[in-house]
Amino acid sequence: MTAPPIVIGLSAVVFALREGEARVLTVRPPRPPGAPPPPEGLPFGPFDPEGHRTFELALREFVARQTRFQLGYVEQLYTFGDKGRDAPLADVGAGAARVISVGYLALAPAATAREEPDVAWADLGRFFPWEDWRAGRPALIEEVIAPALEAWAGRSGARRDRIAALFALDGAPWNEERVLDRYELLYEAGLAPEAGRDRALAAEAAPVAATLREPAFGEPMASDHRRILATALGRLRGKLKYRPIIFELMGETFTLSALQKAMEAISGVALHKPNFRRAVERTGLVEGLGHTDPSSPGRPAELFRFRREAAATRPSLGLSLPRLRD
Amino acid sequence: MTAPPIVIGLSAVVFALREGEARVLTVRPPRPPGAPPPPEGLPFGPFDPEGHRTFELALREFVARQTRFQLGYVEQLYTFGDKGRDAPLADVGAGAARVISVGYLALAPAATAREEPDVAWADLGRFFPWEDWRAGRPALIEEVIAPALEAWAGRSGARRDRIAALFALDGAPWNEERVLDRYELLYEAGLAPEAGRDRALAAEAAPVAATLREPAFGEPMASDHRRILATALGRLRGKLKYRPIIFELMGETFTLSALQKAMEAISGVALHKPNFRRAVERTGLVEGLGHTDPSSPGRPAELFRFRREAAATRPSLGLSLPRLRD
DNA sequence: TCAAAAGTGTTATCCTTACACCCATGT
DNA sequence: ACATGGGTGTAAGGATAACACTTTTGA
Repeated sequence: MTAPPIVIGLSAVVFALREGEARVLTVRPPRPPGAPPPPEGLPFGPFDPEGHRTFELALREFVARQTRFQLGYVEQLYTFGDKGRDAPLADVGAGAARVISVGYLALAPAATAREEPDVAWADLGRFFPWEDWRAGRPALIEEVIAPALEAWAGRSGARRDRIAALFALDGAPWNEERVLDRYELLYEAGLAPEAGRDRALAAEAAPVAATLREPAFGEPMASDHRRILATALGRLRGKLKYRPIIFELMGETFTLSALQKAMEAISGVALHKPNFRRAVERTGLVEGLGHTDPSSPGRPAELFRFRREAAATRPSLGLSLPRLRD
Repeated sequence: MTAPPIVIGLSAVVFALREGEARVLTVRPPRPPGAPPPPEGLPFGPFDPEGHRTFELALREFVARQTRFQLGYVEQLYTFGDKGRDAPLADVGAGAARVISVGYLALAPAATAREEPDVAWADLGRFFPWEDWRAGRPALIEEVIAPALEAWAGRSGARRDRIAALFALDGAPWNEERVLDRYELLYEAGLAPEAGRDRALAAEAAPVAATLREPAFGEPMASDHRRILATALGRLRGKLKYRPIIFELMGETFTLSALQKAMEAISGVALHKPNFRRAVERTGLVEGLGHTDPSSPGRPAELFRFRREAAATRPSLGLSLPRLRD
């Protein structure tokens, strides 16, 4: 038995905040002359079993090389190994190898977020426009997504129930954590651009001409990166509630409004200000510094810092999401 | 560049209940004549990139082959790739390859749990004797574990704080989910038998003679399987609280006492009966069947069934753990 | 009639939610 | 003065935890 042609790839979903918005680090591959620009992808690198002692070290190294900055918080997400799911193929000398990709979630503090050529901090809304409910239900759900999904569902009750539960139709509540399920549903229904691309690859056909690309379904990413991104966002949204992880995205000091804005940007829902304040203060995870933030109109806000000491003894404490409107 | 020698291994942590106790499926490797019996391990098999379309299908297949029964619920846990952490080496013709193991958590309904030669349902208490708090704090924590850890910590305040927080000393509350952190702490302190074994391997020395093996630190398992088991148990304990997953371990019908016993066996804490009943009934996840369970002394209990329909619409509902004595 | 286990009632307490309101600053 | 955003009070409702208690069976 010979060694099976397997290559381990590492992908990083790096989140940061810029101007109060949630951004993800993307890499744009070199554009072939005369061809349409290829879709962006996540920072991605092979794992070298000889040179690297652990996945995490390897990840930190190649992200630093590709994007010129250091990761802070890092956590393993999921290992993707499906065949035929637009899994990337790697060229390893003697033919193509199967790539198993280990996805990682990483967070970068606000200050680190600088730009490099071919590396960009992309707004999450470009890839998941239906995930931002801060200003209420996005109109594109009822106008574009729901009709398209319902056409696909036909008379299948199971499908219709799934659509309603995931996209909060017919009075179902919005669950901001189920990012992956929503993306998978769109993919399954053939509405994500990647779905058509994968089918074309599976059929060994030439890449399909860009089908009429409806912006409501979000921009595609290279190979299965949008799926990895959806996994990361869902995981982060859930984790915010039971781990003091939002602070990894903040600077050294911050106002409670800025903290709330950060929570809202990641979770995609609007929060109730007075109750959010109290919930945060009750946790004991922050400490007022006594002095205020000079800028901004209105009354100046007090600055706070994250009490890392307190978090160490009670790491199972996150921030609650006291939502506005049901 | 040649294909790096990588092999993907799949490991399954399969939990089930037998006689009300939490058990894990283990495999005993063939005993070499004259040698001491090798430690048990988890069901483990290589992933064949040619033959298998997805990890999960591969896992189901080889577990069925090794243990002769079908898995029910399956979920990916974590991918372990550290070098030097007693990572198994696989023989792939031309020398040893680096094994990356993808760990899975699986649950089997009570009825499926039958025995096969070389396959056993091992009590969790054998591997983690300090994790069972159903009858209050296990004596071995204060008698053996805490003194040994404190000797290791010396005057390091950080280490002592970590010990107290993880093992609920000095009034710290017991957090049943942090199974992995506790195991890692024991490993780091050199108290888990695996730690000595790994160091011996790293030094290319002959396997150390079995050091005085203190039962309080639990029985070792093959390679890094006890770490994978700890990951699985911690994940399951957490997930019980927000997903209706305990029902995957129950039969078709069950009494509320049996359900409570199941929750207690997995989470390792004692629950308050009247409050547990009410909490379960409030979720709407179970339905009384009107008739009772014939056996047992005392008043016969009503039988219930899991309402899978209800779980489909609200999958983010678990059962709360109304604990006895904090 | 008693032991054993099932199951119910009731209260104090805490957390969440919602609404109303006051405070400090720049223009 | 007033707009703007920061920040506090408080009361209703629901969930949780703790206690005492009744019910139904078998021996």
